Amino acid sequence: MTTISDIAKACGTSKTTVSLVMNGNDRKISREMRERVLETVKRMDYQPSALARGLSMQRAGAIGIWTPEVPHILGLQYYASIIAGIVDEAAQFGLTVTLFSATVWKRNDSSRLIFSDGRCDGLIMVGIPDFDVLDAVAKSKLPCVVLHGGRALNNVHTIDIDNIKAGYDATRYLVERGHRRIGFLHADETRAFSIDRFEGYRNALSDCGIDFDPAWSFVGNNASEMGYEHATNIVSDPSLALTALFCATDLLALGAIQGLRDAGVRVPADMSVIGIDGMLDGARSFPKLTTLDQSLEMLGVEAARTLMGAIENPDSEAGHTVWQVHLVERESVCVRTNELVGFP
Amino acid sequence: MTTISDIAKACGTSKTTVSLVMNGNDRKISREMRERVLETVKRMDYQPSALARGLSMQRAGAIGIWTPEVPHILGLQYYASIIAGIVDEAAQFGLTVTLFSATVWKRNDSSRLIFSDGRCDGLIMVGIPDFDVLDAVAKSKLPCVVLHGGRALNNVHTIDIDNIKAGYDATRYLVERGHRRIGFLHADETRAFSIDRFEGYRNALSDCGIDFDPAWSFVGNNASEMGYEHATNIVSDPSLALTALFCATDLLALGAIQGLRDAGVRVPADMSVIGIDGMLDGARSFPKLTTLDQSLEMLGVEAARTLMGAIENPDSEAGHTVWQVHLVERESVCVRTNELVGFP
DNA sequence: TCATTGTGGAAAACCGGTTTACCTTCCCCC
DNA sequence: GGGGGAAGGTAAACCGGTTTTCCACAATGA
Repeated sequence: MTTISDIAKACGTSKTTVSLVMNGNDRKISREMRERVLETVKRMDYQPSALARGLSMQRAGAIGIWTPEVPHILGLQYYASIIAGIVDEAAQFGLTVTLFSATVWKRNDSSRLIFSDGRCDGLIMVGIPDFDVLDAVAKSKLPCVVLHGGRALNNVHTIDIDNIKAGYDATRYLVERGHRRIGFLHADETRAFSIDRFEGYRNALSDCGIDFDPAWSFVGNNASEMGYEHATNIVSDPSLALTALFCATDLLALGAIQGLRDAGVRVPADMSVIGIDGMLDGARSFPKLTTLDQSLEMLGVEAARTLMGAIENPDSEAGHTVWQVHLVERESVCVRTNELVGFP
Repeated sequence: MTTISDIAKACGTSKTTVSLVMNGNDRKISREMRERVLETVKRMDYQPSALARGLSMQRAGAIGIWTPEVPHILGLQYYASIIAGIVDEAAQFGLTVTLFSATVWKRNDSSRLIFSDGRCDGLIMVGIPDFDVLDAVAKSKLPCVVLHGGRALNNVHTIDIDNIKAGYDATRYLVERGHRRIGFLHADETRAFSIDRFEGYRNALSDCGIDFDPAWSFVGNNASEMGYEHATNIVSDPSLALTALFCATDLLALGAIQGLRDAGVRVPADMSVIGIDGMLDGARSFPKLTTLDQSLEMLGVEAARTLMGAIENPDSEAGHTVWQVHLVERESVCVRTNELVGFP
């Protein structure tokens, strides 16, 4: 491998000079020397060792992404989009991205602290980490950004949407289109984001003078199969008479749409469906899913920027960014014209 | 940060001793010294710097994964499964995984060689690289494993399935269940894997004494939308009278199933569908997709193992592994009993 | 003319590990 | 009593960069 000494020797100069030239340092280097070095670098295909550079500068030039479980998680476009944004933005600044997964973490105790051996300068948690993970991160002193971490985390940077507002807006959107009997599908009734979206839903109903019926809400996990099952059950109970379903996540919504269609229910003519997230799949479903888009790739970009800021400025206080969602009107919600009235 | 010198000092010994203990070296260290060091390491939460270690050992302890385009690619479970397998297996051996994407590569010329700055010890290409990428890799001298690279690559390790055989087996499977008029959906008629699967298809038909009709094959790209469109067209042309569709990929098959169902065609009663790949989605579709499973996660594991072997043994010749697929019988193919006969 | 300042460049220390070479002890055996 | 190992440990070189310190020389100013 070509090293900086090789270049220096080939130029008849010192490592110092080569280093200064390579890093575009403002210390004056004579024009001819600069050109000579640059030419040699190109000719000899020299690329500085990331390891040596990192060791010397105490900066690995890499950031880590932690996910709960790679196998199941990565497969979801939801996470994939975020990661794509991170990789892209990081690359823009010459940083590479290293993947860590909880699966390994759990299996191999010795690898618990693997991300604190200096191989990355900061961490982005995509998906909610357990407490012991956060603990290890805190101990490692690495700057850390938690995505969708909610309100509970105060020692790390967080970026999250306002789930109550999102739930409110989605519900309100349905009501304003004439829907009165609106079901809610929980993603995970023990997790903050789902609870908050539910709270927003109830607030919206209440603001619009609609009495919430406990039979309208359904609990379970965040899987398309769950959405499918709920939808199947819902249509098999005519007494429910729902005209719209607000699903806590797009994944649920996509499953629900399938369930409805398999049961012969037309979407949106017979049943409207709205989700939250903005997964790519939603743009390809039949019908296309109306949703509150989180702009997941941009969220990844924002996460990378936040982390890079925190790396530059390690003593800055942990920030908590509220990420904006916006409504994407597609095909899965219909207007019930005969029910339209104004609301406060 | 705690360094090896801190530990040495705290133990009243030398860096050498600490290093030897940490690496479980067989050079004899007295029992008490070993314990003293280990205790101190634990007490002071010492973790060796990956950078320093890597620099000294000329081994980064990381492998790189290159993908064509992170945004679109990662979202596909197809790639996600492979990557999951790689991450898992690598972690088993203390290696981390770094992500590279062609997107960045194309945008930023200076980052072209980013993976050759010593930050990773080898490369796995998930998805077919362009020639200039392979060129850069060759120049970097990094061990490299190309997944699904086909037969054309001889300077790098490859792992690929026998596409001709897979196409043959899938088709044969349909024929043996009584199907005679079988359509073929190309994933990308310019790419080797699709061409080969097509060749297998035609061989199987020919072996079974079925005359291939050019109208039975459809070209396009590898997207579920494409499968949907093909399916729609196919059912709208009654003269075709196909009873089964062999799709070059699961992604196509999944789209095709949707298209068929939207057109009111029952799967598999009216039209059977088989794919190749073994994407997770296939196990969740309606009906569940019968396919030739590539065991993608295990493929990732195999890729990691191959690469690690190549890293250990850089002078070994490039190997070409033929990866086995196996049939997963699910719900998308029916038996046409009245057509069953024996075949050679 | 002599101190002052600026310019261009090199030597050497340093980052935190691993590894090689070498040095004591101590024991054993002839 | 001395040679030969083995056991246990250390000093120093090295990996390939960055950065601090220092130096030589030319130009400038009083």
